[in-house]
This record gives sequence, C-alpha cells and structure tokens, in this order.
Amino acid sequence: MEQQTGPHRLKKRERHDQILLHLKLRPHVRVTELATLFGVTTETVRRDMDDLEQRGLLERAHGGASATHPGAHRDLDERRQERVAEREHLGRLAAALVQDGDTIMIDAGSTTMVFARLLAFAETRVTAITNSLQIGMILGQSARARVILAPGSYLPQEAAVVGVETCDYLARYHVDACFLGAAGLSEAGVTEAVEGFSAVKRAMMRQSGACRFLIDASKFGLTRLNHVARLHEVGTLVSDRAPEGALAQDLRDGGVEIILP
Amino acid sequence: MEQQTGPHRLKKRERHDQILLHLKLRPHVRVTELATLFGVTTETVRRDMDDLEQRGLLERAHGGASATHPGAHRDLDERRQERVAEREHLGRLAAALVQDGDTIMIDAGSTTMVFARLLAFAETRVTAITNSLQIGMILGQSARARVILAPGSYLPQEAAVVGVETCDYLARYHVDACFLGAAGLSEAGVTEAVEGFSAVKRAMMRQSGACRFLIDASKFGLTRLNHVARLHEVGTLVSDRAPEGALAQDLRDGGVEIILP
DNA sequence: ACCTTTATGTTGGATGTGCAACAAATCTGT
DNA sequence: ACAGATTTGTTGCACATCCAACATAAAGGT
Repeated sequence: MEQQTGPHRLKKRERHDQILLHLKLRPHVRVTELATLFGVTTETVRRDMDDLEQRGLLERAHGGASATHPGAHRDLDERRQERVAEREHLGRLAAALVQDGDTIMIDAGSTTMVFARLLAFAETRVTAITNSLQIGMILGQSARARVILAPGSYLPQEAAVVGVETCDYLARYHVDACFLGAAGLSEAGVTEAVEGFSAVKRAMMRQSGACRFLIDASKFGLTRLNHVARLHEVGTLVSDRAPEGALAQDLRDGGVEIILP
Repeated sequence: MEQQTGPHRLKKRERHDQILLHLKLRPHVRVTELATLFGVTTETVRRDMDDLEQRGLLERAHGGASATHPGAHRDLDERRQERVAEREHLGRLAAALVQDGDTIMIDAGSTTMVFARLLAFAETRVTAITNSLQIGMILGQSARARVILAPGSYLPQEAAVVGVETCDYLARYHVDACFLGAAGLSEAGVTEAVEGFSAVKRAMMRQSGACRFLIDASKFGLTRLNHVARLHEVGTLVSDRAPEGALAQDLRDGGVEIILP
C-alpha cells in the first residue's frame, strides 16, 4: 500500500476505513506496519483495532489483526467458542453425507460455511453449486471440488447473491442433494430471517434429490419472518442436540430423518 | 476447539492437517495456543508453521499464523511495494472516469481490484457487473454501489468465474463502460495469460459503450497466449507511463485515448 | 474565548515471541 | 540391534508487543 502522502493526518474514522481496506486485500496486518504507514503511534493503532474488534469488524492477534471472514455473521454466538465447536460437529456430520462424485447445492450461511470448509479439507470429489461467494472460495480451494457460482444481486452482509436471477439460474441444474442452513426451526416449519434467502433455499430444494438442513439446537423453537419449508419437506435434519416436545413429535410425523453426533 | 484427547502424540503430518483445519474455521491461530493444544513446544509449532508457509498454505504473523486469503493472488508483482503504488495511481485515474449513475462491467484482475477498491472508497453511485468474487465483495461494501455477479465455473487461482455461462450471462446486459486489465499490450494488441479470461473480456467489450483498459507500463511490449483485442478496439488506455516507439505509434493510429498521471 | 470531552503521545515494566545452537528423542532402513 | 537422519525439546538472549497510567494535543459545544 502507498505511503501516506502529505501532512494531512488521518482522522480516526479514516484510519478505521483504511485498516479494514487493508484487511480486505491481505489476511493480516501488523500494528507496527500500520503505525508507520499512518504516521501515528502503535498505541493509536492498537486502540483503533480494539474498537474495530469490539464492532466485530476484525479479529485481534498478537502484534496485529486478521480479517474476519468477509460476510461472517457477527451475531453473538458466532463469537463464542462453544458455538464454533458445535458448528464444527454439525459440519462434520453433514460432510460425512457427501460421497465422491456427488453433485450438491450449498446455501449461504455460517453453518453451511463450516460444512464447506470441512468438505474442502476432506478433499471430497464433489460438484457444488452455491450462491455464497465465501463458500465458493473455500470449496474452490480444494483441488478435487468443482464449484459453480450462481449469478444475482450481491448482498454484502452475507457475501452472497440473491434474487430472481439466482433462482432462475439454479433451476437449470439438478443435483443429488442440497445443504441448507436456517435461522429458525419450529412447528411452523423452517424459517429464515434474511430477505431473499428463503426464495433461494426453496429454489435449491426444488432441484435436489435429497434435502439436508443444518440447524443447530439454538434455533429450535424460533420462527422467523420468511417461510422456507414445512416440516414434512425437510427430509434430513443435521443438528447437535435432539429436538424435544411438540417439535420432536412433528418432525417424526413429517418423516424427518434426524442426524445427531 | 476441542482439546487433544488421549496420550497419543500427533505426528508432524497430523499437526499440519490440524493447523490447516483450524485456519479453515478461524482466521488466525496463535503459536502458543496450538502448542498447548498439541502438547508440544512452541518451537515445534513454529517449525510446522514455517513449513506450511513455505508451501503457501498459510501466512505467518507475529505470534501465530493467518489463513491465506481465499483467492488472494500471490503472483510476484502483487507482493511488490512499488507495483502496488503504481496500481494505486492507475486505479485512481480510472476511478475518476466513473460518474454517479454509471453502469459498468469490471474484469477480474489485481489492477481492476485496486480500481474497485478506490471506487468503493469514493462512494461513487454505480451499478457494476463483474466476474470477480473479490471485486464483488469489495465494491459491495460500498453502500452506494449495486453489484451484480456473473455465474460460471469458479477459478480458484483468480477468485473469478469464467466459461460459456459467464459470457452468456454478460450478453444480457448493456453498460456505459467496461474496465479491463490485461497481461500484455504490444503491437499485436491486448493479450491475456489466464485461460478463460480473454473470452470474458471480449464479452464485456461487446456489451459496453466505452472500453477502458487498465494496463501498467510493465506490460508494454508483452504478448501473451490469448488474444483479447486489436489496438483499434482498445478505446481508452489508462496507464502509469507513456508507451514508446512503435507501440506508441500504433496506439495513435488505432485512435486510442491514453490517460496518464 | 472557555471548558469539557475525546483523541493521541509517552513512558516503563511485564510478558510474549523469534531465533539460533545444541541436546535428546524418535524414526528408518539395513 | 545399529548408525544415520529426522524430529523435537531445551535454553538463553534479543527483540516486539502489550498494558496501564499519565501527559499532551485536538475537537466540539456553549
């Protein structure tokens, strides 16, 4: 990056923007590096980073900071160790469902992202169609995966594309299975909070022989704004804890296969 | 993350895999963290990381390591300070050509990526269609930009999509201008090294009212494998130094507008 | 202009990290 | 079992980073 020109010292906000821009282009920046670049003290940069970390825009490390994966959800549970561990379990279970030669569709979401990472790591030979840029990039790193990206309007918060174009495009493919996340699972069915995602999820379901939902137990009982699927359409539910009460009964009635650790 | 279970000490290969797995799930890991997790010395972890870094599988940082940015270019000139500075100038010139309300297409490439970053930073109100995931993500961060992503086969080295689908999709849009990079500019015309990119570039040119090529002076005189455009089709050339000799003459003959710092 | 608030710089000591050289342990092939 | 290669542990020291407390400077409001 270029040296800061002129005598004009950057203001706090400008430095914050610059730091984030740097992290968009490289995975890691050092405190000292930025300090000399901005012409400020390391302490100032440190304070900047602390601020940005609190807003969840980057991840501190000793001597510098790393980018949070672009589009990563910043909700509370994303940041908690336990949640990450649970997501990893969940992703492992789901990845075990994929076999060499399978064709799949993968929905955008933090849980499906972990799933994609594990799939890439396992080097499963798979053809995957996704609307998530992150998942495309992650899975594309695997030499044995073939990735097809759907077009559409870009949604920066989720690093994914949505819209009519996306759904139309998906309708041109037929795959063995789709792997979907969701923001809520209740007796009302599967629901989603992000506008535009539900249509994509439904489009994926229509084109798939089997449908697998990756939903961790913290989503049980929640009903969000957008309807995705009724319980009998769920097919397979991969989760970290068994549902209880009426929800469990309705899932049984809907013939949902439940996969747990 | 879970604690390493059992008395079985991990072998080198297993530790390497574990480290990479960790980096797939988090952007950054610390040396000490992994050392206690694996039950080995920090020096061992350090050595592991050095190995992995040499293989380009992660990026070292003080006290730990970061995941290589998915899709991040690591070609030589990308890493060189001087080149970055020139690209920045070039991008600035190109960004000045875009006005509020414009519709544009942006090609994948490291130079166009800098251009997109500056466009996002300038908060130009623009509708952009691109085949580059990174450019989509960068420009999508700008609240005033609308980003449309083209579909296609994912090319991990370039973090972009290419192929027939990509070109077909682009043919459905008409824009004011396209901003393209290139690997070579000589009397033979504009040429490209990455297989699949030239077709996308040509598709973008066909759908654009104006064509802007962003090519830094180090590419002058180079001819790569894939033909992109003859000199008279170039339209506008944005660069950091004036071409010389026969190339300069041919550009004049071709009616190419040249924009320099 | 004044005061208040906020941002930034400075300092010093505690702690974390990197590096290099060597010792100990482990692996490997015969 | 043996010798040689590889891997890992240990140590000491140079250096970078962190943190907290205080001093100084800049910004904002009345």
